[in-house]
Amino acid sequence: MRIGVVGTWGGSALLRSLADDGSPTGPAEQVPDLVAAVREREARESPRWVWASTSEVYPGLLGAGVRVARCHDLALVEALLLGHDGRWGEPRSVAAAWARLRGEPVPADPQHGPRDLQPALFEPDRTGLPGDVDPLDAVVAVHRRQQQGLSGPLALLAAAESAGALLAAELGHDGLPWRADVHDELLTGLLGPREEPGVRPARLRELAARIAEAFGGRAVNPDAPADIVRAFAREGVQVPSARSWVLRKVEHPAAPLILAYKELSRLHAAHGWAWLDQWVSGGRFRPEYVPGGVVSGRWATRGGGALQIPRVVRRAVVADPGWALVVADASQLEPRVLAALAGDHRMAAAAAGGDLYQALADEAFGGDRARAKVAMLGTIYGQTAGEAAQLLVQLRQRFPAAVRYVEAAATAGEEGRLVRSVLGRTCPPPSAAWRELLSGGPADVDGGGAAPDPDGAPTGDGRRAARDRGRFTRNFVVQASAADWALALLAVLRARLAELGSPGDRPALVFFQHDEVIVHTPEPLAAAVADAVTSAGREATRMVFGPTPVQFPLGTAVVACYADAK
DNA sequence: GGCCATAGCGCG
DNA sequence: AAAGCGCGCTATGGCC
Repeated sequence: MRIGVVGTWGGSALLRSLADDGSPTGPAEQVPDLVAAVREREARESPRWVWASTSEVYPGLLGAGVRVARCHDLALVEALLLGHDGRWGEPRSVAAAWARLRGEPVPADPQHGPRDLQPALFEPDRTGLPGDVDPLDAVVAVHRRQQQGLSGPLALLAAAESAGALLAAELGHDGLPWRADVHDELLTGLLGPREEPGVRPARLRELAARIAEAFGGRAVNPDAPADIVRAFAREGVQVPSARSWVLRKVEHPAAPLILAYKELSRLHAAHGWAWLDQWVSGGRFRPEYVPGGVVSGRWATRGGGALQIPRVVRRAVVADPGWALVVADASQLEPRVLAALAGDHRMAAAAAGGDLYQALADEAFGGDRARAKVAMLGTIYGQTAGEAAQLLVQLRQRFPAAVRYVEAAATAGEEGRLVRSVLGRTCPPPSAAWRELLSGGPADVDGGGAAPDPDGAPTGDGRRAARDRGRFTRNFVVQASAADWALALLAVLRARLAELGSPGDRPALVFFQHDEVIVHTPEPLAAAVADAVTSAGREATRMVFGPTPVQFPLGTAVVACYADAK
């Protein structure tokens, strides 16, 4: 059972019941209160809600205390279908999809600026549909068309992507438990007391002074990399840059001071008091997640940097009294994904146990786990230089199917072809500039690259561009399939958690970062949540990869504080 | 004062 | 031994 829905004027809405194939099973129905209607129909029949965009509709429902179990996000699914069709990047809104359906000019998607926080009253009509088109008719027509293109894995991906959109809105709404007082204490301990904006805290001032002293008393701005390089040059120390790994090898009294400064300065700038003020309120960190924001299907965030929370700061992520955090992460997800994707029996056997790298090492690297890991990651990332190149030979000997799988993806990329994840998320096609470069066209000449050699193989810049894209597509098949798996895990886990506890006292997902989730749960339910995570992982594996010997173990920890999870 | 590229580093 | 994937965010510094 599905219900198409559009909001209309002043909180009212139009609804229409739909069959799974998208055909209407009744007339359009006008309701005075969208929120009340969704609440009532959700409780009564828990339909799959078909709407233009979860990120536009769902936050309002959440704000009114209404949650739904399932939806079909037309914009996200349109993007999946366009990508699958080799039309990556074309406008994805319902208005655009409707225009394509009718052969009419396709409106560009509304630009989502980073600070797009206008009051709703003053927003222009977001739908972008011609004035004489009933928006519900457009929703119904676009959905029906999408259902025709969705079968098998792609249908699963569409459902998972939509579930992810629901969850993303819920995560943004609920927020991650965050103790501002703990964060503040941590900052004060490391940096000194908070200062006025624009004033360095005491510890940074002190380090800056000692750096200047180490350089013979000349003022050096440790926040300016060029300044650091010049200062070392004056001392007769040539450094190619001020990167930390470079400075770590420099034997000069200023080097360790600069490293200490950089670390603290970064904490202060990126996750200091200003961040705390802006992003944490009411004991929660509320970032804005962007499902499908990365080409591989990983999520991105808009503001708040939720996917880059430094380890030290995780001390501030603390469960409410009487509650616990269940922190779960998939270990060695990407190599396991490759083993399953490639159907490499020997690698799959290695991935059937707990420590994949150790098993690979025992199989092909004389038990040397570190070398096995370098070889594996080098293969997934397309590393050609250094130690990894040697190790690849051994890996290929023992696991030919797995190596062949990523090399085929690399070749496809170099030749300008498309590659897909296990569920069918498709990489973008190469740009026009890339094609020019590869065909030795004007871009090649302008770029100073060499022309193709007589037998047509690109050289110079073209060769480099081809290899760059090969590394991208090589990694894409693995990273995007890992994202498929993670999305399936989220969808299953979200549904299982909704069956635990009681409303208002229910475990809830509060964080998701590529291959890691956090559930905030009443303490007595922690064990049940950990079980739910484990079984959701197994279910995700079955849904995405079917029968496979590959295991995707989830390490789970029940903790009061995120920092204690590892 | 805003815009942009670059450098650098946080996360997976 | 500093390359080999995907991101977001901040500070600097040149430019208009």
